[in-house]
Amino acid sequence: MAKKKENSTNSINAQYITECDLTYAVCKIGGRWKLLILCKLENGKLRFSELRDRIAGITERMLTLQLREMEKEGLLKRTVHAQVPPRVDYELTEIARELIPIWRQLEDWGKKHKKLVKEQVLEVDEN
Amino acid sequence: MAKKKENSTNSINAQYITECDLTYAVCKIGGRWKLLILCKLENGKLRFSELRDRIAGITERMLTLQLREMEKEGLLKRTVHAQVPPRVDYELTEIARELIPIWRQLEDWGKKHKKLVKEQVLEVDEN
DNA sequence: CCGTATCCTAAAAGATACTG
DNA sequence: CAGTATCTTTTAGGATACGG
Repeated sequence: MAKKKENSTNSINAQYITECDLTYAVCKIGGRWKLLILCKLENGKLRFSELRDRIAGITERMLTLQLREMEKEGLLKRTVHAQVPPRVDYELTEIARELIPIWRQLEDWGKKHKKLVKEQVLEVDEN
Repeated sequence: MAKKKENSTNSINAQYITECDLTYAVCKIGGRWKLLILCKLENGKLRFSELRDRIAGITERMLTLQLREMEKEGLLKRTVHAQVPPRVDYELTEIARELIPIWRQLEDWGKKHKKLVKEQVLEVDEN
């Protein structure tokens, strides 16, 4: 399966750094897609195709990868309904729901920062 | 200088996605080092070498890159004191200080999740 | 002391084709 | 419908050497 170099400094640092609870947390929800997926599930279960359709730009591969990872880490519960055609849905776990107020605040902060950048013409370029 | 592909889907997605205030915010503080740097500055100014020495594993290159980026985005204020040897210190801006309660909560959440993983033996492996 | 420059590796993300 | 498998591209991160 997926090969992983365990001895690169990169890898070592990645592990080492999660001794800090803060960076540990950031790792759980970091990356381009995770929070985007989680917040779509804020109001209840969604199935694979619903998630895919609501998250613009995501490929099925990336969606699968992120879902699997978050399931493994206890953030998502995956339910397979034995029927044809198959139906699988995803929902937030308890510990994931505890993130909701946090990501709401982050969202507010993001909005505020964006506004600030626009108004004060902070030199943030587009990349 | 640093070449960037502007037309890769990767790049386009990265931009597109920041229309969401939440992912926008995550981008500002994401990555391995940013929050780690910010939280070191929670209690006041620090100079370059102090930051370097307090953040285990970081290279000068990475520290510089992250500092420059966060300065550009209005999260850090950089002050150069005209003296020999040179002295440069970094401090949080107002908007960055507004993140403090958020990262504190994230830190708590991280601690809790870590504990849960340990107790319930959630299948989170070591990478 | 506070960085830059150059080169390199590893990981993240994407394209495309295919399947139970 | 809900994914896998395979391969390629792009970016993040690191090693090392050097400079004002």
